[in-house]
Amino acid sequence: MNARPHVTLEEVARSARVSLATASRVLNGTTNVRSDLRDRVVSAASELAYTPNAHAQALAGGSQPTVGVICHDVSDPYFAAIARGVMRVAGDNGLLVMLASTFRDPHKEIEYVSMLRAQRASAILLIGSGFEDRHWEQAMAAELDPYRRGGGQVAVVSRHRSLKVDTVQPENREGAAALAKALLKLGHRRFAVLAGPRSMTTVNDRLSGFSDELAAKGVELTEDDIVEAAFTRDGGYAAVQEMLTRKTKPTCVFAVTDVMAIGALTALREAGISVPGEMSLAGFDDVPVVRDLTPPLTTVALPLEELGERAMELAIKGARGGRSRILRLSGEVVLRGSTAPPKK
Amino acid sequence: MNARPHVTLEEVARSARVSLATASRVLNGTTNVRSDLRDRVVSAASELAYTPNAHAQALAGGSQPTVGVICHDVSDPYFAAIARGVMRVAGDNGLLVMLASTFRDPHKEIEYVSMLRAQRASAILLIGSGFEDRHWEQAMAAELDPYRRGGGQVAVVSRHRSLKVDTVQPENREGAAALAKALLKLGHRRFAVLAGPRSMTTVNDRLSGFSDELAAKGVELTEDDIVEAAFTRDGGYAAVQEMLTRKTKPTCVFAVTDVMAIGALTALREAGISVPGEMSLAGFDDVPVVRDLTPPLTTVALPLEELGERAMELAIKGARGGRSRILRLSGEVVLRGSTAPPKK
DNA sequence: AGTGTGCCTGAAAGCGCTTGCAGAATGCGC
DNA sequence: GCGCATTCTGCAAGCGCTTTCAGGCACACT
Repeated sequence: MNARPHVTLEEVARSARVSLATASRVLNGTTNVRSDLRDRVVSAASELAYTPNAHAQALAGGSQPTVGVICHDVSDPYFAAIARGVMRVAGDNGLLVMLASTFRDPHKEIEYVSMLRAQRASAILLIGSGFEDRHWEQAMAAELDPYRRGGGQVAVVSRHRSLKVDTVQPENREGAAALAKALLKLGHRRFAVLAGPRSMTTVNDRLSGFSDELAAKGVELTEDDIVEAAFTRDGGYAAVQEMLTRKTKPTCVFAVTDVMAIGALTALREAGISVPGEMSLAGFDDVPVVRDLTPPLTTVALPLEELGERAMELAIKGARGGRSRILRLSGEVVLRGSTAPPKK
Repeated sequence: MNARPHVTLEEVARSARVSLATASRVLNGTTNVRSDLRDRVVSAASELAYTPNAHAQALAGGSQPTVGVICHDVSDPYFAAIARGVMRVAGDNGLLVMLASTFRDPHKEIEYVSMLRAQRASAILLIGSGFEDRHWEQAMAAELDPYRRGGGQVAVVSRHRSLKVDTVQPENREGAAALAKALLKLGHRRFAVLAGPRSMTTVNDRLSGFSDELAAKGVELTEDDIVEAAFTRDGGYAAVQEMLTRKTKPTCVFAVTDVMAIGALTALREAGISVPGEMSLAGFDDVPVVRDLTPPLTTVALPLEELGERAMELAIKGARGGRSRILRLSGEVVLRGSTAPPKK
């Protein structure tokens, strides 16, 4: 049981009394091999518990069955749901997924791309809002461009601006607008928005989609009505507290993310404000758990797993003509118990 | 921009007019190199956007900076939380994580280990209950043994029986017992348990810890009080529906998993049974979201992220003496709003 | 001046595998 | 029974990198 090096193809070949080449061919099923030789090789391999060295295979020309996925935080239900879709498609195609969590550190994101590049991953998926930072964009492009030039596939979910690569894009703006419309229809006229950092494209799109629709109906959303906070459950929680200190008195709160809405709901409950009695609350994404909240959350349902699946598929299929493809997936407003007409 | 092969070290060396060896040494900082040569190499590398081929490096003897993690489903908040801990430690140590989701398919689990073995991952982490199946155990051992013999590290979270490897084990039995004690103290005497498949060690431990403690206090738990269902949110939901058709009339329900408890809570609400007014409900794990439910869920809090961190640390540090190490982490009962004394 | 002593640098040997190419073995037709 | 078309099989050339080993050079010492 002492640590000894791995079993190599050569040992298998020797033990089966055939050449390296033949052993390789048997194990890869490339060419026909006389059946008795084939049997000898197969049984030798299983006896020695042989596993090919994927590195050697990759080096020798075989293509690499791994793809890289970079997201902000696996434990965020939004990414978790997308990752689930990614995993399924990857699994179905016999691909191994290298998943990296950046914990929202732009620097790390680039570093991971570099590592994935070194691994010669056949594709890289970037999931979640990018950073709107000139410097960062350049550094990212400096990694991605050579990667793609070398034949690597890149696909992104939910970040449009920076990179011209295959993209799966949820219709944030339209979804938010539809939500605004539904909320107006319920009778609300005074809103507050719990937003994440404005520099994130996702936040921006949802926010402007929402406020533009409001404006179109003659309802103004001022800076005072917008509370900026971290893009997390705790951010939503804090945002409500902040909102309550302001003079604005909304009848309806829109959290740009379900995860933030979850924190918001708890903060409201703790503040003794009943939902939807005294205040309506809506989110965005339709993360699985929000239907189990009390009250269940009104939100814009995004096909999260599908986002992941489609992105993976884009990456696997590879780009044809050169133009990058953009796949837009629309969300759907789902009215649940957390919204109701405002109190008179 | 046509697809051309990757830039190699040789090109860098040529462009810097030094030998391959020197270029390699500069880029790895192994030996001192005259500073003018070093500069030439560095700038050549960056100009060509050179990235070392990790496969070649691995083949040539450098060790591989990747670890493999296998879990049932990334989108389950339980795994997501653990994965978060894993990711953090991995990131801090410059490791790339290959994450695989088996979707609870035993066959796939073994297949993934095999792929990870081929990748020469320096460590493999198995997260979540194993399968109690003689056949499966053998097949798994057949993969793992050669892997470890070849110097691979293996660590598991939360599965004791099958494999004698480094283990991080939450104290399921003790936690469940402590929960039982707390629930008894509230005055409950008639319980129901929503369990997952009995073949999972986790289910077994929690169930028996709970019922043994009950028995010790003279409260019997019969088979009729135990509802078996899938280990998911929907399983919990279905289990409550099933429970309500039975003649037993518990005052308190214990779901062996928070995720199941979430489904259970919704099912109870839809059945018009108030929690904790008419029925108390408790879970296990303390997944982040349960504190945001209404009412917040009473549960046994496990240090989920820490489970992941510790497992990763075990794997990184590697086994010394040969004996496998077992790290036990205890849970703590957290009483929240979902439990109350039973109605008289 | 002769010889050590260090420090760099480059040539070359692999790491384990795939695959083009040529040679061996087999089968067929005449 | 001979020649040739067909298969198989084995040799050997890499894939891109690390690392050992020896050679080169400058400098200091006797």
